[in-house]
Amino acid sequence: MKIDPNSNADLSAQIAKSIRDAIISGDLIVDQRLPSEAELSDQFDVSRPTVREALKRLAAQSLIRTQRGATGGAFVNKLSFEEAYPQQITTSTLLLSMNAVSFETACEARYTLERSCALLSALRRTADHLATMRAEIHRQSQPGLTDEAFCASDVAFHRALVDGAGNPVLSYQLAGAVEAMQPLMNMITFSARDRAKIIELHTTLADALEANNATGVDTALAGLESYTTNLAKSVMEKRKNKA
Amino acid sequence: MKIDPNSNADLSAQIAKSIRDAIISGDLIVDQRLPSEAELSDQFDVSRPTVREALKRLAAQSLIRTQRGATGGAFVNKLSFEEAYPQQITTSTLLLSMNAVSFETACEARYTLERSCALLSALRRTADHLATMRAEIHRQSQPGLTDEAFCASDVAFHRALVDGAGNPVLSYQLAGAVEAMQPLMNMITFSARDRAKIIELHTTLADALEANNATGVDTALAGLESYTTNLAKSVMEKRKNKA
DNA sequence: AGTTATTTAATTGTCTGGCATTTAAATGGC
DNA sequence: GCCATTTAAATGCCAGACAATTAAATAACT
Repeated sequence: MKIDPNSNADLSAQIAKSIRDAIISGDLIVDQRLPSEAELSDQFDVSRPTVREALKRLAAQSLIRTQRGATGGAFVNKLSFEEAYPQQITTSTLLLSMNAVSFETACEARYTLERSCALLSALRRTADHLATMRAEIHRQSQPGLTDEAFCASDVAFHRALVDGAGNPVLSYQLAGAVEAMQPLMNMITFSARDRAKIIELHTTLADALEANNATGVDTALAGLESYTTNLAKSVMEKRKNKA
Repeated sequence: MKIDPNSNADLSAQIAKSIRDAIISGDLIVDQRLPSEAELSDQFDVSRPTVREALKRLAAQSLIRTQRGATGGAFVNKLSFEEAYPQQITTSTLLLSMNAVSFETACEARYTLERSCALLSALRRTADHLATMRAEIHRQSQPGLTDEAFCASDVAFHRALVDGAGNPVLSYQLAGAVEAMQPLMNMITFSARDRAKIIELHTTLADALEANNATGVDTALAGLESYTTNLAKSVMEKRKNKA
């Protein structure tokens, strides 16, 4: 654990990198306690505040957790999928907005990835996944639902579909693509007719999944993609004409 | 920008969250300068070191960048795909290793996602993408190549395939799935026969891509998946018997 | 002896105040 | 008008201190 005096990066960044590398390489293992802040400042020959800044950097990435008190300290954190989800979603969301990714591009990515789960999900989905999807369809058909709530339910529906593939890695990767689209989806106002069409496609999709019909799932998803894309396109068009 | 005194989270975490929320909500826009550390400590009523810890947290997520000097300060950073790549890969890698995800599960996720790009890539790949893939195939067939270099070339090959889809969102999501597998792949020793088989499949794949033959690409990828999975399985088996 | 209350020590969380370094802009000299 | 110098604002870093938390050691009491 050494640092390069010729680097022009912050000391705290260098120290964070050093510790991060040790974690990635397996030099530091899960739940292992790091030296105390005082010991670290000795080892790296920097002040305690600088060490603390480095530790906060790692904490921001969920690589460590800290505990106060006598037996406290910083511990290598077991990065769980649950913990990684929100970060993945935040990053994806910001990537879309800051890089002005078009609705079409984001939508294409989302459905392309999602359709890839169709085969596995049709094969492995449990009754539980199906039940969640049916429940969300029911919620979506309730009158008086706000557009935001409708979108949130849509996300939950699609997440159940993806989770049906029974592959946590797949679920994790998809979370970013699906949930990051929510801000974009929220820009659309869904008319009653739009909702009915979407619910119809969702029902077709759930039926196909129940029948273990992968092709049917794929077709329904393709339908959803084109319907959503066209909807967004017409919304943008209207907005343009108004302005 | 207020903080909750009843929260049991660190002050620096609360402040970081407050600023992060402002960025996500669009309250702070790209390249906008944050108040100076002194001003922030006044606003949040905390000391400068605490503010600094908060800023380091945000820097660790590439949400801000800092600049020294007279007109310096912390600026909202435009999160680019290039910047987000390494973080995505690091997180994915740690998720796989820390959660003891099996080779099969990771492999399935990777090829499932990758196959989803086949259609788009067969449609849109440029000559450039093809050239990269051919070049990597050539590298892979060179004798004396280490297993690590072989794997690295493999990653580059597949990245060109994914990039061929011409969708940056897709490329970003795939990076995590493909590159995070490298440590797992590096556990395999590739015999000359293995390499020949993989190169053969890569060639088939490149040919199909050149002919805009999506089905061919998909078939080749399926072949790669089953071959890789079986290879890993036999390696694990041998290792088991030895021990 | 066993249980409870108290003390102690270790550790993180936070603050104060200061100095060093960097950088752009203001100033001054030519 | 141009170049060198100074100045001011900002981050980077440090030293030392105190508060808060927590588990373990100790003491007190039954």
